[in-house]
Amino acid sequence: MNIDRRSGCPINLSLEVFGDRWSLIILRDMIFGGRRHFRELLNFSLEGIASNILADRLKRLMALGLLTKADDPSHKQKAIYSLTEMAITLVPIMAQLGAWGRVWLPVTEELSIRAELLEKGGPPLWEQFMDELRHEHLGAPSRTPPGAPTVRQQLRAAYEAVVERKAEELRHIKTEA
Amino acid sequence: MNIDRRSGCPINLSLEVFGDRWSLIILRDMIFGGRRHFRELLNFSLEGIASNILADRLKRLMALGLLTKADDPSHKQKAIYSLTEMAITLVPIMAQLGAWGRVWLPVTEELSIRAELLEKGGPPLWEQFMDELRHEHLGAPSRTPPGAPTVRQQLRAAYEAVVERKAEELRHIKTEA
DNA sequence: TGCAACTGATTGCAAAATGCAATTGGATTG
DNA sequence: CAATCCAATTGCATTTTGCAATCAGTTGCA
Repeated sequence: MNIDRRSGCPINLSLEVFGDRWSLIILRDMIFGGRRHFRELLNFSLEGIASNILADRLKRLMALGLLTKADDPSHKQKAIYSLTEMAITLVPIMAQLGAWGRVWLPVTEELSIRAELLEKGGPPLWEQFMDELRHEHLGAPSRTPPGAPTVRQQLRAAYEAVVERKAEELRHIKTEA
Repeated sequence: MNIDRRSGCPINLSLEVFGDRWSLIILRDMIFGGRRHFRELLNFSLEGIASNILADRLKRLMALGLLTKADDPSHKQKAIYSLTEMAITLVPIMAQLGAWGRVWLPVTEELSIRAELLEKGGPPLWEQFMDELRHEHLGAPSRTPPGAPTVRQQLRAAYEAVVERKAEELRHIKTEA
């Protein structure tokens, strides 16, 4: 894929992974939105990613070791994408990025709910969320007691409706234009 | 400049600021390398940025409110670039990015020294460093007692020699090729 | 005074990345 | 058996990137 290696600096190498306009968006939707399928990522993308870009980035993220792909047993054509540990440990970066954006950029209030929650919960919440992701994506044993509200539920509750409405609007605009 | 606004999501908006291969590299060199002039950024860039890209990104970062430019009183042509508070508060993101890169990417040991120091020092060290940056770039009063070693000094000590050697090599390769 | 070196850029141009629209071949649903 | 859904792929125009060369003004030095 991309074996630039302009330098061995950690920040530079991280940038060679995320220094584009889509990779981190896809990971955001998988991590926080719980998207696992191509169509989910395509149709519920707030930013309206194109299918060829999505296909390219999924391939790239797999090559980089951030995602894995498996057949969905319920549907022979469906592929299910999973986060690797490498991707799951991006949660703190996402949280910091969200916190910074909330302060300095013209964010929409309704879309900042997740960032706010992550910021308030701090590292302990991030850790719990990462455990949940390990459970969902890597089959690791869950450390959350059954019945207790998951971070995922908290993150989704207020957010999902907004995202789906927005994505709906976006599709509507596209089809009628 | 770039008024995409694909969505008001904090992570997306942050990505619209840093979602390219150079902006954060320039900020890294200003924050951690202490670069303040065009030529410094150009000649001591580990990754070998081109002058037109550098000029473009400096302009863009100014438009976005991350940098300011002032005349250098010692030299009528020299411009001196300063970090704004908006840029200074990127330190935690840089630290997280460096920490993540150190774990998951093929970083060079000698270039990871800074990331390691930031990781070990944790948020308190980041805060001290940010204060130093405010002192240097915004003229804020210094909270470090005079004589005490600054974070900047610790960060640079082991690093600067490496960077300058590398940059030297890079220039050498370019001129002889 | 004259000239080389240095200042922060700008220009021209080729290559690569991006993104939209349409389409593909196979699977599933009704 | 037709319509729909699946994960992509293709074609193509636009945009971005990045290298090389160049620029005009400033400075340092002889």
